[in-house]
Amino acid sequence: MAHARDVSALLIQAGELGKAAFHGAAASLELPVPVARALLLLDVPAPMSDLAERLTCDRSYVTSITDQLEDRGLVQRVPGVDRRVKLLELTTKGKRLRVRLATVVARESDVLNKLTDDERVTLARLLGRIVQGR
Amino acid sequence: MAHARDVSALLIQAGELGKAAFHGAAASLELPVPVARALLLLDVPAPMSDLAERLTCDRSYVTSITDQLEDRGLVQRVPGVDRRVKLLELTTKGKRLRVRLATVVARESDVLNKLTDDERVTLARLLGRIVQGR
DNA sequence: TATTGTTATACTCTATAACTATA
DNA sequence: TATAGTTATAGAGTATAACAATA
Repeated sequence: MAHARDVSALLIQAGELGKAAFHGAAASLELPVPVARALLLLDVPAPMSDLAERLTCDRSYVTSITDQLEDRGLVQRVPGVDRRVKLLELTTKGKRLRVRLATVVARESDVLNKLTDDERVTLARLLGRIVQGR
Repeated sequence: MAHARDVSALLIQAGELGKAAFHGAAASLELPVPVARALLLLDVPAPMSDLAERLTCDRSYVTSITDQLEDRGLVQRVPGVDRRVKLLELTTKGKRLRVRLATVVARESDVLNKLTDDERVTLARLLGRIVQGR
């Protein structure tokens, strides 16, 4: 039997380890963790509120993260059709760095390299179930 | 195929969601998240350095968390056989609150309630693999 | 009136470095 | 000399509230 409290603690701890490994990768590119996370999520231009949801954080914090991305010349604020909305769109430099980051994360992720390919697929499926649907 | 970078991002995001749910449970008992996490871990008396490892944090931060636990009368510092070591031992009040917290976490964890029992077992096994072995 | 993003501000989380007391 | 815990301090991460622009 897997008590919810144990799984919950495990989830938090594994998340922490994952973040620590991610921190190493991001730091090697001189990126703070939240900035790096946003960069990875910006596969495709997205409204800032969208990012807030996917980062599980407040909209005001997305403003701060976006400022940092912009300061580094990695992203542009583009007005949406609804003029209240701003789309975040990676610059060429941003796209390039995003690819490099993804590479480094993959290589550096000793956390995940403890699992076999099959296990990683299973884990991804279960985490996906948790993450999506709000 | 499950790219390590995707699983990594998922792991962080799921950890964040898990922490958010945990935050709700802990807040209902007026406990900050790190304090609540420590409380759950103190099933059995443990050296502070041990806790640091399991919380993936610095020893100095454990001092701070312990102070907060002590202020609430939830824990006692007990000298170990090696006199440098201090064991953290829950008080009666601490043990009682620990049980209540575990209950609330289990009930409130809509994050994990999205999974079936079987899936939770599988998830626990995979996360356990990630977490242990350093 | 409700929603998106911004600003100012403050709080929480966490690490670093230097210290102490034991070993 | 090395290790466990403490102290002081600073920095990163993050939320809250009030606001502007647009819907």
